[in-house]
Amino acid sequence: MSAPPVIFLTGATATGKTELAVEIAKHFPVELISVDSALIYQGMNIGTAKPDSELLSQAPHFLIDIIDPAEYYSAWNFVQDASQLIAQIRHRGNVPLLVGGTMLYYHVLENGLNELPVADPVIRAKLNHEADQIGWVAMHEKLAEIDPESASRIKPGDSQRIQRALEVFKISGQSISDLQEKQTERPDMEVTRIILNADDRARLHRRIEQRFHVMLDKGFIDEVADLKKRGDLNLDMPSMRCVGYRQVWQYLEGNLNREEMIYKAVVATRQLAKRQMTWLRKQSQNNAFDCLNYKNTSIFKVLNELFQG
RNA sequence: GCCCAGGUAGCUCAGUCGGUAGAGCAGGGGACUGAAAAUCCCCGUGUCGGUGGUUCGAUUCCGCCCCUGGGCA
Repeated sequence: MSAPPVIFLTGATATGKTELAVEIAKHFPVELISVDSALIYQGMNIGTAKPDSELLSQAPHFLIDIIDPAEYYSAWNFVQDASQLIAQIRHRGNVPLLVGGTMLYYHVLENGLNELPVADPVIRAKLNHEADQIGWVAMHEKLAEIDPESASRIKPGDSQRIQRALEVFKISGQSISDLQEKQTERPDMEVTRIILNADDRARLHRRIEQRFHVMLDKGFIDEVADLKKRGDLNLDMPSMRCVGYRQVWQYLEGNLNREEMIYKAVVATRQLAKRQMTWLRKQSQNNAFDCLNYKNTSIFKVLNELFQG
Protein backbone atom coordinates (compact mmCIF):
# COMPACT_ATOMS: atom_id res chain seq x y z
CA MET A 1 0.00 0.00 0.00
CA SER A 2 1.19 3.49 -0.69
CA ALA A 3 -0.10 5.43 2.23
CA PRO A 4 0.94 9.02 2.88
CA PRO A 5 4.25 8.92 4.75
CA VAL A 6 3.45 11.48 7.48
CA ILE A 7 0.40 13.56 8.32
CA PHE A 8 0.62 16.81 10.29
CA LEU A 9 -2.64 17.82 11.92
CA THR A 10 -2.35 21.28 13.38
CA GLY A 11 -4.25 24.43 14.23
CA ALA A 12 -4.51 27.05 16.90
CA THR A 13 -5.45 26.15 20.44
CA ALA A 14 -9.09 25.27 21.04
CA THR A 15 -9.86 24.41 17.43
CA GLY A 16 -10.59 20.74 18.00
CA LYS A 17 -7.38 19.05 16.86
CA THR A 18 -7.56 16.24 19.38
CA GLU A 19 -11.15 15.31 18.54
CA LEU A 20 -10.35 15.12 14.86
CA ALA A 21 -7.21 13.08 15.47
CA VAL A 22 -9.15 10.54 17.49
CA GLU A 23 -11.78 10.41 14.79
CA ILE A 24 -9.15 9.78 12.12
CA ALA A 25 -7.53 7.11 14.25
CA LYS A 26 -10.82 5.21 14.32
CA HIS A 27 -10.91 4.95 10.55
CA PHE A 28 -7.34 4.80 9.32
CA PRO A 29 -4.17 2.86 10.18
CA VAL A 30 -2.45 5.73 11.96
CA GLU A 31 -0.55 6.13 15.21
CA LEU A 32 -0.68 9.46 16.99
CA ILE A 33 2.27 11.56 18.06
CA SER A 34 1.55 14.62 20.16
CA VAL A 35 3.33 17.80 19.06
CA ASP A 36 2.74 19.85 22.14
CA SER A 37 5.22 21.41 24.51
CA ALA A 38 2.74 21.36 27.40
CA LEU A 39 1.23 17.90 27.10
CA ILE A 40 4.65 16.41 27.79
CA TYR A 41 4.31 17.17 31.49
CA GLN A 42 2.99 14.61 33.92
CA GLY A 43 0.37 15.94 36.29
CA MET A 44 -0.50 18.90 34.11
CA ASN A 45 -3.82 17.74 32.76
CA ILE A 46 -6.66 20.16 33.17
CA GLY A 47 -4.91 23.38 32.20
CA THR A 48 -3.27 21.86 29.15
CA ALA A 49 -6.58 20.46 27.90
CA LYS A 50 -4.93 17.08 27.81
CA PRO A 51 -7.16 14.33 26.44
CA ASP A 52 -8.48 12.30 29.36
CA SER A 53 -7.38 8.77 30.10
CA GLU A 54 -10.44 7.26 28.48
CA LEU A 55 -9.74 9.07 25.24
CA LEU A 56 -6.07 8.20 25.44
CA SER A 57 -6.83 4.54 25.85
CA GLN A 58 -9.07 4.67 22.79
CA ALA A 59 -6.45 6.53 20.82
CA PRO A 60 -2.98 6.32 22.33
CA HIS A 61 -0.71 9.32 21.81
CA PHE A 62 3.04 9.24 21.97
CA LEU A 63 4.88 12.09 23.69
CA ILE A 64 2.26 12.81 26.30
CA ASP A 65 3.22 12.61 29.99
CA ILE A 66 6.85 11.94 29.22
CA ILE A 67 8.56 14.22 31.75
CA ASP A 68 8.07 15.72 35.18
CA PRO A 69 7.25 19.44 35.39
CA ALA A 70 10.59 20.06 37.08
CA GLU A 71 12.41 18.70 34.04
CA TYR A 72 13.35 20.42 30.82
CA TYR A 73 12.53 19.44 27.30
CA SER A 74 13.37 21.16 24.08
CA ALA A 75 12.78 21.31 20.36
CA TRP A 76 15.90 19.24 19.94
CA ASN A 77 14.58 16.54 22.25
CA PHE A 78 11.37 16.58 20.30
CA VAL A 79 13.15 16.02 17.01
CA GLN A 80 15.00 13.04 18.47
CA ASP A 81 11.88 11.50 19.97
CA ALA A 82 9.58 12.18 17.07
CA SER A 83 12.01 10.98 14.40
CA GLN A 84 12.49 7.72 16.22
CA LEU A 85 8.75 7.23 16.67
CA ILE A 86 8.04 8.04 13.05
CA ALA A 87 10.51 5.40 11.93
CA GLN A 88 9.04 2.81 14.28
CA ILE A 89 5.48 3.54 13.24
CA ARG A 90 6.34 3.26 9.59
CA HIS A 91 8.16 0.05 10.28
CA ARG A 92 4.91 -1.33 11.68
CA GLY A 93 3.23 -0.35 8.46
CA ASN A 94 1.22 2.47 9.96
CA VAL A 95 1.09 6.15 9.19
CA PRO A 96 2.38 8.62 11.77
CA LEU A 97 -0.26 11.26 12.49
CA LEU A 98 1.34 14.18 14.27
CA VAL A 99 -1.17 16.29 16.12
CA GLY A 100 -0.63 19.44 18.13
CA GLY A 101 -0.05 23.14 18.19
CA THR A 102 3.63 23.67 18.97
CA MET A 103 4.64 25.15 15.67
CA LEU A 104 8.35 25.32 16.38
CA TYR A 105 8.40 21.57 16.88
CA TYR A 106 6.86 20.97 13.48
CA HIS A 107 9.23 23.47 11.97
CA VAL A 108 12.42 21.92 13.30
CA LEU A 109 11.20 18.43 12.56
CA GLU A 110 10.74 19.34 8.92
CA ASN A 111 13.70 21.64 8.48
CA GLY A 112 16.26 20.12 10.79
CA LEU A 113 18.40 21.72 13.45
CA ASN A 114 21.99 22.83 13.30
CA GLU A 115 24.49 21.23 15.59
CA LEU A 116 24.53 23.59 18.54
CA PRO A 117 25.60 23.02 22.10
CA VAL A 118 22.83 21.94 24.45
CA ALA A 119 21.53 24.32 27.06
CA ASP A 120 23.64 24.55 30.18
CA PRO A 121 21.77 25.52 33.35
CA VAL A 122 24.93 26.72 35.09
CA ILE A 123 25.88 29.07 32.28
CA ARG A 124 22.32 30.31 31.99
CA ALA A 125 22.23 31.07 35.69
CA LYS A 126 25.47 33.00 35.39
CA LEU A 127 24.17 34.98 32.44
CA ASN A 128 20.94 35.74 34.28
CA HIS A 129 22.90 36.93 37.25
CA GLU A 130 24.98 39.20 35.08
CA ALA A 131 21.91 40.52 33.33
CA ASP A 132 20.28 41.33 36.66
CA GLN A 133 23.14 43.68 37.32
CA ILE A 134 23.77 45.33 33.97
CA GLY A 135 20.48 44.71 32.13
CA TRP A 136 19.72 42.86 28.91
CA VAL A 137 20.43 45.86 26.73
CA ALA A 138 24.02 45.85 27.97
CA MET A 139 24.14 42.08 27.45
CA HIS A 140 23.03 42.71 23.90
CA GLU A 141 25.93 45.12 23.47
CA LYS A 142 28.29 42.42 24.67
CA LEU A 143 26.82 40.06 22.14
CA ALA A 144 27.40 42.67 19.44
CA GLU A 145 31.11 42.55 20.23
CA ILE A 146 31.49 38.81 19.82
CA ASP A 147 28.78 38.19 17.25
CA PRO A 148 27.62 41.31 15.44
CA GLU A 149 25.55 39.30 13.03
CA SER A 150 23.21 37.73 15.52
CA ALA A 151 23.18 40.93 17.57
CA SER A 152 21.77 42.73 14.58
CA ARG A 153 19.15 40.03 14.17
CA ILE A 154 18.19 39.75 17.83
CA LYS A 155 16.38 42.70 19.39
CA PRO A 156 17.94 44.29 22.50
CA GLY A 157 14.82 43.41 24.49
CA ASP A 158 14.81 39.74 23.56
CA SER A 159 16.44 38.40 26.69
CA GLN A 160 15.90 34.77 25.84
CA ARG A 161 17.66 34.84 22.48
CA ILE A 162 20.46 37.07 23.75
CA GLN A 163 21.06 34.58 26.52
CA ARG A 164 21.07 31.66 24.12
CA ALA A 165 23.50 33.35 21.73
CA LEU A 166 25.88 34.18 24.57
CA GLU A 167 25.54 30.68 25.95
CA VAL A 168 26.42 29.11 22.62
CA PHE A 169 29.50 31.28 22.34
CA LYS A 170 30.64 30.51 25.87
CA ILE A 171 30.33 26.78 25.38
CA SER A 172 31.60 26.39 21.83
CA GLY A 173 33.72 29.46 21.29
CA GLN A 174 31.82 29.95 18.05
CA SER A 175 29.05 32.40 17.31
CA ILE A 176 25.54 31.07 16.97
CA SER A 177 25.20 32.80 13.63
CA ASP A 178 28.22 30.92 12.23
CA LEU A 179 26.89 27.62 13.51
CA GLN A 180 23.46 28.27 12.09
CA GLU A 181 24.80 29.12 8.67
CA LYS A 182 25.72 25.54 7.98
CA GLN A 183 23.26 23.53 5.96
CA THR A 184 21.06 21.30 8.07
CA GLU A 185 20.18 17.86 6.85
CA ARG A 186 16.49 17.79 6.09
CA PRO A 187 14.73 14.63 7.13
CA ASP A 188 13.42 12.65 4.20
CA MET A 189 9.73 13.02 4.79
CA GLU A 190 6.71 13.67 2.69
CA VAL A 191 4.18 15.64 4.66
CA THR A 192 0.46 15.94 4.23
CA ARG A 193 -0.66 18.92 6.21
CA ILE A 194 -4.10 19.42 7.67
CA ILE A 195 -4.68 22.81 9.22
CA LEU A 196 -7.76 23.46 11.31
CA ASN A 197 -8.49 27.10 10.75
CA ALA A 198 -10.28 29.10 13.35
CA ASP A 199 -13.39 29.90 11.36
CA ASP A 200 -13.75 33.32 12.84
CA ARG A 201 -11.70 35.07 15.42
CA ALA A 202 -14.50 36.23 17.68
CA ARG A 203 -15.85 32.70 17.90
CA LEU A 204 -12.45 31.31 18.76
CA HIS A 205 -12.12 33.91 21.49
CA ARG A 206 -15.46 32.89 22.93
CA ARG A 207 -14.47 29.23 22.83
CA ILE A 208 -11.20 30.00 24.61
CA GLU A 209 -13.00 31.84 27.37
CA GLN A 210 -15.61 29.13 27.83
CA ARG A 211 -12.95 26.45 27.87
CA PHE A 212 -11.06 28.22 30.62
CA HIS A 213 -14.17 28.36 32.79
CA VAL A 214 -14.69 24.66 32.21
CA MET A 215 -11.10 24.08 33.34
CA LEU A 216 -11.80 25.98 36.54
CA ASP A 217 -14.93 23.89 37.13
CA LYS A 218 -12.87 20.74 36.66
CA GLY A 219 -10.53 21.78 39.47
CA PHE A 220 -7.72 23.50 37.63
CA ILE A 221 -6.82 25.65 40.63
CA ASP A 222 -6.38 22.54 42.79
CA GLU A 223 -4.19 21.01 40.14
CA VAL A 224 -1.86 24.01 40.23
CA ALA A 225 -2.03 24.17 44.03
CA ASP A 226 -0.84 20.56 44.18
CA LEU A 227 2.08 21.32 41.88
CA LYS A 228 2.95 24.38 43.93
CA LYS A 229 2.83 22.38 47.14
CA ARG A 230 5.63 20.12 45.92
CA GLY A 231 8.02 22.95 46.61
CA ASP A 232 10.48 22.17 43.83
CA LEU A 233 8.72 24.10 41.07
CA ASN A 234 8.80 27.79 40.36
CA LEU A 235 7.53 30.35 37.91
CA ASP A 236 10.77 30.47 35.94
CA MET A 237 10.42 26.89 34.80
CA PRO A 238 9.01 26.27 31.34
CA SER A 239 6.28 24.07 32.80
CA MET A 240 4.98 26.78 35.10
CA ARG A 241 5.16 29.37 32.36
CA CYS A 242 2.47 27.54 30.45
CA VAL A 243 -0.64 29.52 29.72
CA GLY A 244 -3.01 29.36 32.67
CA TYR A 245 -0.53 27.75 35.06
CA ARG A 246 1.41 30.96 35.39
CA GLN A 247 -1.71 33.02 36.14
CA VAL A 248 -3.18 30.53 38.60
CA TRP A 249 0.20 30.33 40.34
CA GLN A 250 0.21 34.11 40.72
CA TYR A 251 -3.35 33.94 42.01
CA LEU A 252 -2.32 31.35 44.60
CA GLU A 253 0.50 33.61 45.68
CA GLY A 254 -1.97 36.45 46.12
CA ASN A 255 -0.53 38.56 43.35
CA LEU A 256 -3.73 38.42 41.34
CA ASN A 257 -7.30 38.28 42.48
CA ARG A 258 -9.57 35.67 41.00
CA GLU A 259 -11.08 38.01 38.44
CA GLU A 260 -7.68 39.26 37.27
CA MET A 261 -6.38 35.71 37.08
CA ILE A 262 -9.23 34.62 34.85
CA TYR A 263 -8.91 37.66 32.64
CA LYS A 264 -5.15 37.31 32.23
CA ALA A 265 -5.28 33.60 31.60
CA VAL A 266 -7.87 34.05 28.88
CA VAL A 267 -5.89 36.89 27.34
CA ALA A 268 -2.72 34.80 27.36
CA THR A 269 -4.54 31.99 25.59
CA ARG A 270 -5.87 34.32 22.92
CA GLN A 271 -2.39 35.67 22.37
CA LEU A 272 -1.03 32.16 22.08
CA ALA A 273 -3.64 31.38 19.45
CA LYS A 274 -2.67 34.50 17.54
CA ARG A 275 1.00 33.50 17.49
CA GLN A 276 0.09 30.04 16.31
CA MET A 277 -1.92 31.55 13.49
CA THR A 278 1.05 33.60 12.40
CA TRP A 279 2.97 30.37 11.83
CA LEU A 280 0.01 28.76 10.15
CA ARG A 281 -0.52 31.56 7.71
CA LYS A 282 2.94 30.92 6.32
CA GLN A 283 2.21 27.20 6.15
CA SER A 284 -1.10 27.45 4.41
CA GLN A 285 0.64 29.16 1.54
CA ASN A 286 2.16 25.75 0.87
CA ASN A 287 0.28 22.52 0.60
CA ALA A 288 -2.34 22.68 3.25
CA PHE A 289 -5.85 21.46 3.42
CA ASP A 290 -7.78 24.21 5.06
CA CYS A 291 -10.58 22.51 6.83
CA LEU A 292 -13.07 25.01 8.07
CA ASN A 293 -15.42 22.30 9.16
CA TYR A 294 -14.20 18.74 9.19
CA LYS A 295 -17.56 17.49 10.35
CA ASN A 296 -18.88 17.88 6.84
CA THR A 297 -16.67 14.85 6.10
CA SER A 298 -14.77 16.52 3.29
CA ILE A 299 -11.57 15.86 5.18
CA PHE A 300 -12.38 12.18 5.24
CA LYS A 301 -12.83 12.14 1.50
CA VAL A 302 -9.36 13.56 1.16
CA LEU A 303 -7.93 11.04 3.59
CA ASN A 304 -9.65 8.18 1.83
CA GLU A 305 -8.02 9.17 -1.40
CA LEU A 306 -4.66 9.45 0.32
CA PHE A 307 -4.84 6.06 1.93
CA GLN A 308 -6.07 4.40 -1.22
CA GLY A 309 -3.05 5.89 -2.96
C1' G B 1 -34.70 67.92 45.43
C1' C B 2 -29.83 70.17 46.70
C1' C B 3 -24.29 69.83 46.88
C1' C B 4 -19.75 67.62 45.06
C1' A B 5 -16.87 64.63 41.55
C1' G B 6 -16.91 62.56 36.85
C1' G B 7 -18.58 61.55 31.51
C1' U B 8 -12.16 61.67 26.14
C1' A B 9 -9.88 54.93 22.00
C1' G B 10 -12.97 48.29 23.33
C1' C B 11 -11.33 49.18 29.01
C1' U B 12 -8.68 52.32 32.85
C1' C B 13 -7.26 57.12 32.59
C1' A B 14 -3.94 61.61 31.06
C1' G B 15 -4.26 66.17 28.41
C1' U B 16 -5.52 70.50 25.63
C1' C B 17 -3.40 78.33 29.91
C1' G B 18 -9.18 78.00 23.39
C1' G B 19 -6.04 76.16 17.34
C1' U B 20 -10.20 69.00 16.78
C1' A B 21 -5.87 64.69 21.48
C1' G B 22 -2.10 60.35 23.95
C1' A B 23 -0.46 56.51 27.51
C1' G B 24 -1.10 51.58 29.70
C1' C B 25 -3.98 47.35 28.93
C1' A B 26 -7.03 44.89 25.30
C1' G B 27 -7.01 44.09 20.02
C1' G B 28 -4.40 43.54 15.06
C1' G B 29 0.11 42.32 12.09
C1' G B 30 5.01 40.21 12.23
C1' A B 31 9.57 37.53 13.90
C1' C B 32 10.93 32.68 15.51
C1' U B 33 17.22 26.84 15.48
C1' G B 34 18.15 22.95 22.58
C1' A B 35 12.60 27.53 27.42
C1' A B 36 8.42 27.99 22.12
C1' A B 37 1.75 27.56 25.93
C1' A B 38 8.48 30.77 25.63
C1' U B 39 10.73 35.40 24.12
C1' C B 40 10.42 39.70 21.29
C1' C B 41 9.28 43.72 17.30
C1' C B 42 5.69 47.05 14.81
C1' C B 43 0.59 49.40 14.62
C1' G B 44 -3.36 54.76 18.22
C1' U B 45 -9.24 59.37 14.23
C1' G B 46 -11.81 58.90 18.60
C1' U B 47 -19.54 62.75 16.86
C1' C B 48 -13.42 64.37 23.56
C1' G B 49 -21.98 62.80 26.81
C1' G B 50 -25.95 66.13 24.25
C1' U B 51 -27.44 70.95 23.07
C1' G B 52 -27.32 76.30 22.99
C1' G B 53 -23.97 80.60 23.83
C1' U B 54 -19.19 83.54 23.81
C1' U B 55 -15.24 83.39 19.98
C1' C B 56 -12.19 83.97 13.62
C1' G B 57 -12.11 79.09 16.03
C1' A B 58 -14.90 75.21 21.67
C1' U B 59 -13.27 68.71 23.41
C1' U B 60 -11.24 72.94 26.42
C1' C B 61 -14.80 78.85 28.88
C1' C B 62 -20.29 79.79 30.23
C1' G B 63 -25.73 78.14 30.46
C1' C B 64 -29.19 74.26 30.22
C1' C B 65 -30.21 69.00 29.64
C1' C B 66 -28.97 63.68 30.04
C1' C B 67 -26.08 59.73 32.40
C1' U B 68 -22.79 57.55 36.44
C1' G B 69 -20.65 57.59 41.36
C1' G B 70 -20.53 59.83 46.40
C1' G B 71 -22.61 63.12 50.12
C1' C B 72 -26.83 65.95 52.28
C1' A B 73 -31.94 65.81 52.82
